[in-house]
Amino acid sequence: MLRIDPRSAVPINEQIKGGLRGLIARGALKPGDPAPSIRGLAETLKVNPNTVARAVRELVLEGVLDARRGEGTVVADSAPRMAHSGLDEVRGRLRESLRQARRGGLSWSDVEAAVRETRKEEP
Amino acid sequence: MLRIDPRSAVPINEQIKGGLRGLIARGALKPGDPAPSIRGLAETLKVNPNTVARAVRELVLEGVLDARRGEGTVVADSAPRMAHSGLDEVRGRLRESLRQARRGGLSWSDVEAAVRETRKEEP
Amino acid sequence: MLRIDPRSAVPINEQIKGGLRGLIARGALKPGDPAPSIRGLAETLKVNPNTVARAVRELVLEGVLDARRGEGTVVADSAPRMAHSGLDEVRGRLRESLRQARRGGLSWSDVEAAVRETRKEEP
Amino acid sequence: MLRIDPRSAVPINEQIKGGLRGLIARGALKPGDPAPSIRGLAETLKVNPNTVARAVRELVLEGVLDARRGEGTVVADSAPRMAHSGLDEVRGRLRESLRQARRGGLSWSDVEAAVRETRKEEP
DNA sequence: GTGGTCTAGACCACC
DNA sequence: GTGGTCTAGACCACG
Repeated sequence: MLRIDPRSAVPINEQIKGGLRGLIARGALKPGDPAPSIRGLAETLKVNPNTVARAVRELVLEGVLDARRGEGTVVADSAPRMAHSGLDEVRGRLRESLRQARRGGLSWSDVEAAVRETRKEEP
Repeated sequence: MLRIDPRSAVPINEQIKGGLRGLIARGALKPGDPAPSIRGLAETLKVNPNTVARAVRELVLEGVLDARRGEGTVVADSAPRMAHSGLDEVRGRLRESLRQARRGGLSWSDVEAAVRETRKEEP
Repeated sequence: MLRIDPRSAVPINEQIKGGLRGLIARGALKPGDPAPSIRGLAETLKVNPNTVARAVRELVLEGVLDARRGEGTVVADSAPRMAHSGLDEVRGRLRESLRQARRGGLSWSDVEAAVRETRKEEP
Repeated sequence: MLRIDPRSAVPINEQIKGGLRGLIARGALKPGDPAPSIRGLAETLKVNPNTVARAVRELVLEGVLDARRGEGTVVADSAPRMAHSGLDEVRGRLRESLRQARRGGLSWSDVEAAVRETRKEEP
């Protein structure tokens, strides 16, 4: 499944992009599989269809999804590779956050404690 | 010292606030010490002075800094305590980022690897 | 300058992207130069700001432009290179159109005549 | 024969219409010849039969094809003339694309190079 | 039903 | 002033 946190500082459309990339990276969606429909996703996430459409469009531009008029959206053949390079982006953002946390005064053991705790609630 | 990443998604003024709080939490700045000058900081960080001024102003409102007549702005007596509660905010943001990274497709061992690597370059 | 044909089948936002890339490829805009502001462009082109924003955002994602909060948008250092690879896209689209024209019944000399005529009105 | 590019921005049904008009303009299909069967075309092009049916229906409305009782659909007597006027449309689209390519940053010699290359692979 | 584009207007944050 | 995001609703074209 795919969850979103509407109160996060991370823009909703990026959360959706990340979520879809995650599903592919984990193998829950494989090349050729139909991606969730824009309107459907919008409804389940309680989000404006435009917001989902934007996320999907950008994934199409990146080559992760393949959208065909009237047929729906499909995971692209090269998606795993693209999603993999997308992971670099995610990793980059994470390291950014780690640096910010350090600069904000957290010690490395604080950071590791946070990892452990977050891991407990979302294993 | 205090470093900023101008291309981060985190607003510059928040980076500055975080950085100053970090200096206090680590004891590099103690109560009564003069806060770094706005113009000086702006120059070394290559940032708009308004942005620094805003960060300082907000820290004063939070009680981390103290604007004393004649002395300029100094670190408040209660700053370490305040900075400590600021840490909760930093921690919260970090955990948010960890969750986003997970949703973006990173495994927990990916996360731990990222922690190790970031730790190596910024110990 | 930058012109748009609102009645073209080509989506407005793509026309804008193409136009900006063209300005860079031609050297009219160099790395570091400020790109036209979103609201300004929207006004001169008589187009909704959202549409321009979308074009700009996508060029930012491609690495052609560099947008900084509150400061405006600037041509990225790597823009000429990126714009160059963008040219491949333009070239690809053109060849697609040429093939379509052939399939639609035009002879190659028809095609060449069309090139000559278009060249005359827009040298 | 008749080829289609399913990933082109040009709608499939228009590609089919263009292709059929092209066959007529080139004389590969003459007045009175039976139009290709919808199901057969759909199968060879790997396209939804509805899409082919739509193309055919519109060509009938335009007078390029003729639905004769008992004979099925055949090329209309006036088809070559109609196909000829259809060429104007094709030509118009081509000139639009040329203009877009120019605005996208291609020089006229780039355009001519593209023509030469496309001509080589699809003479 | 599907995706795609555009407009309109609101709100936010940064400089 | 700048860019950025989101919502809402309309319209189009394709299958």
